[in-house]
Amino acid sequence: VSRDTEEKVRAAIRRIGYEPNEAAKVLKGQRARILGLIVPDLADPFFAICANAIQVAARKAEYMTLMVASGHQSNVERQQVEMMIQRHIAGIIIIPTSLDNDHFLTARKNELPIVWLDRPSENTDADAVLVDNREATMRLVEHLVEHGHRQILCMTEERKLFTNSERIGGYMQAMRQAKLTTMVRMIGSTSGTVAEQLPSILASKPRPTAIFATCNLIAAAVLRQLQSMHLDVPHEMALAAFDDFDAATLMSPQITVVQQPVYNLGCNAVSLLLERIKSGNTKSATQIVLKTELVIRESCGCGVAKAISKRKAIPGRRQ
Amino acid sequence: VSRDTEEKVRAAIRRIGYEPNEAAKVLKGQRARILGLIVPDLADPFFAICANAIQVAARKAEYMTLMVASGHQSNVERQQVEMMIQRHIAGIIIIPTSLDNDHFLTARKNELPIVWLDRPSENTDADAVLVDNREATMRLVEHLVEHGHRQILCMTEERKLFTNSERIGGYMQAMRQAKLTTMVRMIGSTSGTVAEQLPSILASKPRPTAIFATCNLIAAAVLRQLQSMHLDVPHEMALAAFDDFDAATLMSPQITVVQQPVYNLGCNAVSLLLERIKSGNTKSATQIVLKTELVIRESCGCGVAKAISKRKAIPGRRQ
DNA sequence: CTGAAAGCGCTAACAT
DNA sequence: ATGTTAGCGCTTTCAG
Repeated sequence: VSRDTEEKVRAAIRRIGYEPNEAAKVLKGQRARILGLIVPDLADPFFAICANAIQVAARKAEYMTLMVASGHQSNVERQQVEMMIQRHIAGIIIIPTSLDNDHFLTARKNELPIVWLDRPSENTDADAVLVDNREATMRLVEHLVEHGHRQILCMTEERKLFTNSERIGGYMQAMRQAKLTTMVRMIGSTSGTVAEQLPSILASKPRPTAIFATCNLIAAAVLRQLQSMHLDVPHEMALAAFDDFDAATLMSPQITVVQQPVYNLGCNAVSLLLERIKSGNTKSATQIVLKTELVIRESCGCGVAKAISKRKAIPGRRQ
Repeated sequence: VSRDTEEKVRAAIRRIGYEPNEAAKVLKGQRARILGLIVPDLADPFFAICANAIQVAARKAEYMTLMVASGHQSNVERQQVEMMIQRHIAGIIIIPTSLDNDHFLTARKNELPIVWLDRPSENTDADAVLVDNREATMRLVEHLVEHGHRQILCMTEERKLFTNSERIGGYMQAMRQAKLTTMVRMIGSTSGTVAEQLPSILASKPRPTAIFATCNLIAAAVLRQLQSMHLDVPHEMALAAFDDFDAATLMSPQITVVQQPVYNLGCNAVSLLLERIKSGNTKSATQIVLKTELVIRESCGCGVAKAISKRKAIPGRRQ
């Protein structure tokens, strides 16, 4: 084509205000420039930061984002995946609720690329972006051991989650390496709340001197309960947790945590998904494992001065 | 049609696994069963809870949700609205970043229904779901006055936001009614941080005995700074804030706040939008103003016992 | 009341 | 290299 003509055409496009119609493209068999995101709960800070990162990254690549909160129900996930397949979106990022994920495999049969986030797919090797749950927990427990603790209690949820069991596994491994006895207590509907369990734990024979909480909700509840029992943290009971949160620096003492690269988790998921969309099924599955950071604050027993100098903001939050 | 035939057809539909193709419908001129949501930041807890509520409500009505974080930039809002118009979605819910919102009017010209959330549209009367910012602030300030405070400082953001100016307005009105002198201090890039400002405030002549923070971020920063200055809250300085947050009950003392019905805000926005989608432009614009709740805790000076009995969880959060 | 056909805007295959 | 056309799956209109 002569560049003269091309220029004329472009001018006409602008003049008329022509916009390609996506519905027609999709009808013709192309995929919509839309990414799907399924998370258990969009109101949960961890998932919300992921969702935000994913949406921003998707927008940069000129994709819109369909977001769904599954409410921790796999049947909702299933139903929404069906809808996404019908809408011919370009790909899905999913933080699955439960271990069974056969319904996602139906999506893959429909040639819809999927990236697993935070929790991998069982029974299949699939693209995934994860975090070094096990290793990070080991570093955290080792830190408590270095503080001289021998009786370290692990408080965790009853829920069967990949992240949880990896963290419990990391705790076990670190304790074994230090030749210490493991103590694991579950929090949940059948086993009772933190407030109900802590008194009996403190009355038990090998009384723990430190607590590792596998998630921040438990950590906050533990700290509150210890305070209402007038136990000094960290001197009478040390505390450390997996997963940073806003209140961790607002409570006193500030809580020592493993900080996850939440924002990067989302960004990497998008990059991986976009690559997969481009390449189709030519490449084999990729698993990206991101490094976490041990953020030493006060609740583990480290000095206040040291804790303040190391204080970190949670990434991905408004200033 | 005979019901015999109808039954046969339905059976065939199920057998074949027929699913209507939305792209074809849209191409034919119908609207997609998709709602659009534009918020400043999906990682912000307030917006995240709204987004979650909206998505859940939309799903119940069999709509999917396209979500966008504008990053507080109106040009992103503008661009994303354009994309939503092109995609022929059914309607938009928007928490606008700034006061100018001419770009949303272009959407309304394209017969795309819009509901404003948390902040109303300027220059136009449009469907909106809001909160009684002004009245709630007055109740909160009156509560501080009842505690005997005469010097009440209002700490707020520099940002020109509807919610902010309403809250400042409520503070002014309550102070005037109590015949007290108003004191307003801005926090922001030009005026400095809370930590920078508090010392000078405490050195000023009519020394405030109570602080009202127009948002929870400021409240948390104020409490932290007061604690690092070894000032007892509430005895040496009372504190109360607009907008509840997780850390409000985790800090000590627990912070007295105006609690917004965040989850309901989202639900109402969806109902209103769905009504508008059904009715077209036949009905006139509706403004829904939701009631807030004054949650008395400890930082205002109320007794600990009273505060605990009234303690409330933030709605819309995972358990 | 049932059946056939046109056409939404695009792409891909084909013919010029 | 350029132009033409069929058809994606649905709705709507018009004919039978």
